[in-house]
Parts: sequence; structure tokens; C-alpha cells
Amino acid sequence: MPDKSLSEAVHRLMHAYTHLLREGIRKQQIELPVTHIRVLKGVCRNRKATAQSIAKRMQRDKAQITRALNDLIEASLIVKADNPLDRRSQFLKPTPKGRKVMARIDAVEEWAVEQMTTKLGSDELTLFLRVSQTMADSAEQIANPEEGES
Amino acid sequence: MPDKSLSEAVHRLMHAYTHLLREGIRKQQIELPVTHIRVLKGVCRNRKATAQSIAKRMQRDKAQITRALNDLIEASLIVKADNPLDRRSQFLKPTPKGRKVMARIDAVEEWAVEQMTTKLGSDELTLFLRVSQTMADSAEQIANPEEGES
DNA sequence: TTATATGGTTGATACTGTCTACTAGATAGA
DNA sequence: TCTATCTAGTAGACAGTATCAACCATATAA
Repeated sequence: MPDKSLSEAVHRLMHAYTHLLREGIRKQQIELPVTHIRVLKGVCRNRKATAQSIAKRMQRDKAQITRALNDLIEASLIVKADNPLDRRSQFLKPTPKGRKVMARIDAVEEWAVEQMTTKLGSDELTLFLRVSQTMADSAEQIANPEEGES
Repeated sequence: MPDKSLSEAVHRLMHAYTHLLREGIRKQQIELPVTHIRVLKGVCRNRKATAQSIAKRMQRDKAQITRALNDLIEASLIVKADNPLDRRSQFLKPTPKGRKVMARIDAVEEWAVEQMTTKLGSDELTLFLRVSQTMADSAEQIANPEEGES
């Protein structure tokens, strides 16, 4: 039973992946920490993204999201637009510059994934993804026992 | 091609797992951050563990390890013993108290893994582990292109 | 003996995650 | 309407994680 090693495997994988990603990002001269990149991705992927929706999607504290958004705005990568439905909140959308950076980040990420998966078959990768999702689902259900799913 | 989702999957899994683990640790009234636990594990698992060997095994900065070790010593969970082979370094070993805490941590980790893997077959889990190792290996090879293996 | 390398420590700093309190606006109920 | 309560976003504070550079003591090579 490889119980114990699961913990180490996840940590190691996460660490290795983050490093690889940062390496690629550094080479592309993109000056953003990984979290900011994930937030930017959230903004680019969803029309009508709000701070709240991104926080929910990423399962992160909204304070953290706000700070990342501020940095992204500071860097002119995204802008806020009024949300006519709720004056407390604003829609977020990438600037042209933001889209360009996003495209370069996508390329880097693709490269990183490629580096990591060269030795794997696509069936293995698919199963890996499915298993990760299942495990994350289970873990989240224990942690926040709501969202009845059965 | 589920390229993009690999990144999110790894992040999500890591986050979910860390939370689950911390939840279990908290319930057990163990007052240690996850990194310290991993270091303690390193000390317990290897006779003749040194700061250096643990840093290497965990692929973490030795400064981080030193600080974690200091906290563990402070908490009387481990002790240093002279290393007769090299007076600069010391062997690390758990105290009886440290072993007891380690046992409880093992139980928590087992529980966490169980929670996450109830919906999975052991074959899926095995493959998952193998795939993670392979990906981490590949990523590390890009990042530190040494340890020639071909 | 001198130069260099290594194990470990310390300081500084950046990134990540979380909690609390707060504001401004939304919403439901009396 | 007025009031209580809720929610979106912000700001402060702090813990945890990761990394880099300088340093000391010892080891090792030249």
C-alpha cells in the first residue's frame, strides 16, 4: 500500500511543476508570480468575471484576489468595468496588453506541460487528470461538507 | 488535449490535500505546520539524517530546513547528535515524544489519504503515483539539468 | 599552507494563504 | 419607508512557504 507516498508525491509534483513554470515565465521576461498568472487566466477565460467569481473558482480568499487584481491593474493587464447589475462590483477584462501576455503565458504553460508529459501516453495523462479531480473532489467534500452532490 | 487543465488540476489537488491534512492535524491538536511535519518525517524515516540529507531529499532550501529543525528541537521532538565523521554536521533523531507525535501524524495522513481515495481503485492509485513520479522527474530534469541519466 | 568546497546558520525578502474589520451598496421585512 | 441583514470588494495584519546571499567552522585538495 503506497499510502504514505501519496503525500510526498503530490508535494513533489506541485513543487516541480511550479518551478518549471516559473523557469519558463522568467525566460519569457514575464514579471508575475504564479498566483497573479492564475488570476489573469481567470479574467481572460470568463467574460463577466468579478473578483468574487474568480475567488470562488480558484477557491482562494477574496482578499488575495483583490491584491492580485490590483497588481494586474497596476501593470495595465486588466481593467475594471462597471457592473450595471450591482454597483458594488465590477466586471474585469483584460486589456490588449493583458491578452498578449496571456498568450505568452499559455505558450509557457503548454511548454511546461509538454516537458512533464513527454514520457507519458495520453491515456495515462487522461487518467491522471480524472484521478486528481476525483481526489480533489473527495478532499473538498470533507473540508466543506456542503454542496450536496449525491 | 487537456493541456491547460493539468496546471489547475495540480494546484487544486495540492490545495485540497493540504487543507485536508491541516484539518486532521488540527483535530489531533498537533501544533505544527505541514513543512515541519514533513521534516520530522524525514528525521524519523532515515537513520543518520542530517540537515543536508533532508534538504536534498525534500528538495528544499537548507535554510528552510534549519529553521524547521530549530522549531522541532525547541518542541523537544528531535535532538542532535554528534556526527563523528564530520564535525560540522550533526545526526538528527527523534525523541520518544517525537516518535509519538510522528505516529499520530502517520495516522492523520493515512486518514487523509483514505478520504481522498475512497472512490478510487488501487490500480488507479498506483498509476497515479507512477505518473506523478514520472512528471516530477521530467520537470526536475529540465530545471536542474544534471544527474545525467541517459 | 593556502585555496577551495561543504554543512550548517542567519538575515532579508518575496510569495502564498488566512483572518478580521471595514465601506458601500443590495435586499428583505416590519 | 426605515431598519436589519447580507454581500462585493478593500485594507491591515500575520502565519507559512520559498529563495538568495553572506557567513562561520570544518573538511579537503593543491
